[in-house]
Amino acid sequence: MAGIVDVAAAAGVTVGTVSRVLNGDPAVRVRPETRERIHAAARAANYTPNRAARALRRARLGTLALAVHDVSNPVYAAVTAGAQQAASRHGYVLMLADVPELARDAATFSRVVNSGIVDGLLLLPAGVDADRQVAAEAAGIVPTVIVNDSADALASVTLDNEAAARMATEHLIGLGHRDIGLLELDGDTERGFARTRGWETAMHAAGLPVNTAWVRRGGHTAEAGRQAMGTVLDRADRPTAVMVASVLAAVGAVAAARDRGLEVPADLSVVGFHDVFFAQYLQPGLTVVELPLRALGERSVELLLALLDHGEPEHIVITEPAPRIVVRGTTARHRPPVR
Amino acid sequence: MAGIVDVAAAAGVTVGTVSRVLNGDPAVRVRPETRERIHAAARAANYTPNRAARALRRARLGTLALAVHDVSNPVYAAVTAGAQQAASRHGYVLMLADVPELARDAATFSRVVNSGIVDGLLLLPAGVDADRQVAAEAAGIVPTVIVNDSADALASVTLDNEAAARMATEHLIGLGHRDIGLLELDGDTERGFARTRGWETAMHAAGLPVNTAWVRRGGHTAEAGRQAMGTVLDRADRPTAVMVASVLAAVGAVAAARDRGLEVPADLSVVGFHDVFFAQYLQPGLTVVELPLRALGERSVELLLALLDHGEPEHIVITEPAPRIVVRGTTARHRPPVR
DNA sequence: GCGTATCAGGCAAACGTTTTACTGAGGAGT
DNA sequence: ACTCCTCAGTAAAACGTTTGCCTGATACGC
Repeated sequence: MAGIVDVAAAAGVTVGTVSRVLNGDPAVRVRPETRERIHAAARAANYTPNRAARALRRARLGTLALAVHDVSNPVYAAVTAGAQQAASRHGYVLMLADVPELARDAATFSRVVNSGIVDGLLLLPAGVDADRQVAAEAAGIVPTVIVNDSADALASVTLDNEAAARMATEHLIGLGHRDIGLLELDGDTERGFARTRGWETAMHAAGLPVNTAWVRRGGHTAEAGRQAMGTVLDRADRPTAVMVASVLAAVGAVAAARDRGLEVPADLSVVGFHDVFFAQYLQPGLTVVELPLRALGERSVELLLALLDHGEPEHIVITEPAPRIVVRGTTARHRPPVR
Repeated sequence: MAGIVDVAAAAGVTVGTVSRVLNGDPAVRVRPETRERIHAAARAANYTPNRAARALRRARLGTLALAVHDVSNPVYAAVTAGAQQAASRHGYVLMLADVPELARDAATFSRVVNSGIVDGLLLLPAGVDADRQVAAEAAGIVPTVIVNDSADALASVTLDNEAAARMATEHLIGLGHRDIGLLELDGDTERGFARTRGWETAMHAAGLPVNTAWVRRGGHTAEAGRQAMGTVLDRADRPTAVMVASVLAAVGAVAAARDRGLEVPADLSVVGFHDVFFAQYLQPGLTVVELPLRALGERSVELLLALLDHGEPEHIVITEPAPRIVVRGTTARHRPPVR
């Protein structure tokens, strides 16, 4: 393995100069030809700085961790990809961790967070107490950013969940629906509350009545959504459309309608949250409101990096690009029942 | 942050002694009371060795990477958990990486693998060329273990996929089925081949004919399984049972049957691979063959650690605990059609 | 011709461990 | 009295960078 000394020898300068040039130190004064010699030597030797040595000197490791509550939830894939890319662009490496794992195994948690193996933590909480505790504890040790949620004193980046929920609801209203239900997220998350607020705001703005019997916790899995939707559909009076605050629960809601012999979208329109890859493979394709998940990942990394450079904890709301309705087969114009 | 010098000062010894004692150097000679003083001082100062410094000196970072082809596949959750635990137990930290990400972004790949940020790599390939290339390239740079597959010269740990497939098929045969189809994995993976072999072996052993029209590539997603199963079910002659080499494809197979008005398990028995958490939430619950995924993760880490200590690349097959059939609602005794 | 900038890079300390080689004190053996 | 041994550590080098402070040479203004 070639070290900086080899490069320096090959270029005929000292290691200090090599270090400055390769790191783009703006205060360095070298003539262009020397600079070129150094770069050539580094390339020839296939030089890669030793991370351990650099970390020791800089007191920074160049590693960020992204902890999600459930790695297998497809919604996180886009967030991860965005974060990965942003980290990469800034010369950082992103590692993934499981929040429940972190919470359960104290030894792992302290090893990951406490021993300087990561410079910062991105946390995507699910609204359970354990998550909040992990967040608070982590933030005391290492710079931490809450992703798509917020916690009082901690830095955070969220999507414009309220606007998205409003758009989803307005889409249904625009199709002529008046009896509109809501399947909320479970867990006490700011993003969950925001989506509920958006739905309410749109309903009020349109002068539509809010029927609390049509509001249920739909959770964030298909099965939970199916159950919740079922309890709504089993009532004598039922809505003709529903906004579901999660994709997976929306899939479950569609299944619940089918279970009861109802046609989607003829008898029930369903709109979900987040345009995950399989939404278009379903039959019928799921109408969703798309949020900039990728940007969420990117901005979160950028905020974390700013935090590392002694920036102040901020609350950022991503409003650009704006949420967008992706209309597929699960929503249709309201047809008043034949009487 | 307390350093080793602080501990040494508090204990009234030199840093070298502290280091030896804390690391359990067997060749160290200290009297018990000194040893106790050192431990007490370390505890009091809440001393955590600086990873960067240690890594620099030891030329080893204490970090392993687990690269899976698709983070959102729930099958990997158990493997990850096992690997996480084993790594933890040996004082290592496990980070997750995405293989496609690694393959796509050369900069990320080289940063992760090349620059000594990880001491070793666990690779769970999907059988596409890009994965194989990543594996070969990575193995040239850093100790690498292939998980649940194998590649000629590389170390690997696999499950007993053939035995599992045999058991799954025998379960169907035991229920009286004679017309048994197969949905294979896609991608050219050893585990895919092994599962196909297991099915064939069981069929031959029972003296049952193998109908190649009932053998399709079922892929590893629900949608792919649905398509593949559909092409089989649309034939005039169709099987009464099918072994599906993936859980997600098995879910798709059940959906395909429903699409055509067939009852599961009355008209078609389905058995899948791997007991992921949602198999029991489906309606009807999915019968699967359960493989020791957790042990797979653990053993893989252990092999990798052995490799780091200059062990020889080995091929390990996990036969203990043995595969196990978990019978749920998608398999039933064969009822000969009424004529 | 002299002081003073500016240029182009050199020198060496520092980061916090681990590890190799050594040492001073006390006791045993001859 | 001398060597030799064991005990219980000590002293210092090394790991590969980064970075604050220097320095020798050339150019410039007067």
